[in-house]
Amino acid sequence: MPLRVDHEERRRHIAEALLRIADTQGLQAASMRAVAAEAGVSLRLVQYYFDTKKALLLDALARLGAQLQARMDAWIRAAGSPPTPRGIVTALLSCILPTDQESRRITRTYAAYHALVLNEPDVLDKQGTLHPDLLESFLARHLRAAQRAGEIDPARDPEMAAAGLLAMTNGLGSSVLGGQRTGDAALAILTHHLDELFRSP
Amino acid sequence: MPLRVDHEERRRHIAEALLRIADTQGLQAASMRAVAAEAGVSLRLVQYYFDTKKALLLDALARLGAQLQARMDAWIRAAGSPPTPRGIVTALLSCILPTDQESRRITRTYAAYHALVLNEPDVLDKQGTLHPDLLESFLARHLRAAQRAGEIDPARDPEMAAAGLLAMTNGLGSSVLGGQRTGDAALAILTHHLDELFRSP
DNA sequence: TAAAACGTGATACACATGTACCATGAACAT
DNA sequence: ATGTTCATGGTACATGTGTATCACGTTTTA
Repeated sequence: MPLRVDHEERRRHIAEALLRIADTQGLQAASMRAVAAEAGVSLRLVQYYFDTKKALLLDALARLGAQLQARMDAWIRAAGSPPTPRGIVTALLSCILPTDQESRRITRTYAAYHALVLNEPDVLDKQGTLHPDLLESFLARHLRAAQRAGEIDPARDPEMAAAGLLAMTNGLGSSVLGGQRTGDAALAILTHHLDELFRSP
Repeated sequence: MPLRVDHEERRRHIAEALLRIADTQGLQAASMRAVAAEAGVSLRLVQYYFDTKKALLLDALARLGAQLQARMDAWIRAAGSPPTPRGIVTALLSCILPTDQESRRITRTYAAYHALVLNEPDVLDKQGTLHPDLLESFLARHLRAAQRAGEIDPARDPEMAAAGLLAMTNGLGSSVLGGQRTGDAALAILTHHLDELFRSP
């Protein structure tokens, strides 16, 4: 009974099936057929809505990015109003740390993509995905604001601190995904370093 | 001319072919046939010296671990004798940062394995590979030594600092492999944070 | 009402992969 | 000298992959 159908809705449905597989079994388990089965549609439909697998991967990645973005916005908004600089920084960093189930999912899926791009650099053509250093400069800006507010030693270099914090958070997240640490332990380590950064000189 | 042959040498030759592929093209490009071609032997020989692909992967991983271990030993030894605590810490961390070609190779290959273990957790059965927290406690021990030597503020928590530094270094390495930063830039960031840690209170 | 476009199913194709099997000649043991 | 083990080559098999093709009913359009 093929009525006129909402293409965007179908694409979303299929792309999210892929993300679900990438989360639970890794991206290389996300074959076209597996995605079709997970989405409950036929293989032909996956091909119909996404001409090629690369297109599907890219579309799903864009949706994942949007989800992360939404999550960060929500966390920053939840950091209180008006937000303190530290509140924003904490929200931003702990948001990309796999602590609760949702962030675990997002982080794990991102890791799957990261793994893919490491070994197949041609698949994802310079798709920045907001990560590269946009986040880093954003972080640095708020660290500078914290300095002006007297919450951070003015002798600190905000750019360096931002780069270090972000790298540390990524590394902590990686260790959590690797099972070497619990999410709470990672958060504790991050908080500890934030405490050290955010203390009057 | 099949003379009696050195098995260990053959295995090493094949395993290193795999590591070479993992470095340049990623682990999923390392099919049995590709490894055979890279090693310049027939597919049958790869099967002969490694019963299964899993065995080959594990053997190669062990060799990679040994290479990293050797590199760390060399760097620590090169840190001077007698080594200062900071020298050891710096050597240890900058050793797992992809700066020169050799460390780039090792780090990239490790990343390939990391990617594999994320998505196929059964392949590498709890093969610690020295990373988990052995390194971390080693680092913490030397940070404590630096505290006793008066090089680090005694108010610092060595465990926390070690965990943070290691995570930061991993994160920096990841960003270098991802092409967002040059190896020297990453090293500069790390050095900056070491400078901040190693200053008299 | 006829024809074109849409949504969907089933299936085929070409290829890559890990593994298993068979063969063969050289080296060694008795 | 002969039979057994060793090292190696070649190749087949079963499976999974992305993609392409054919077919068919439904909806829209002219």
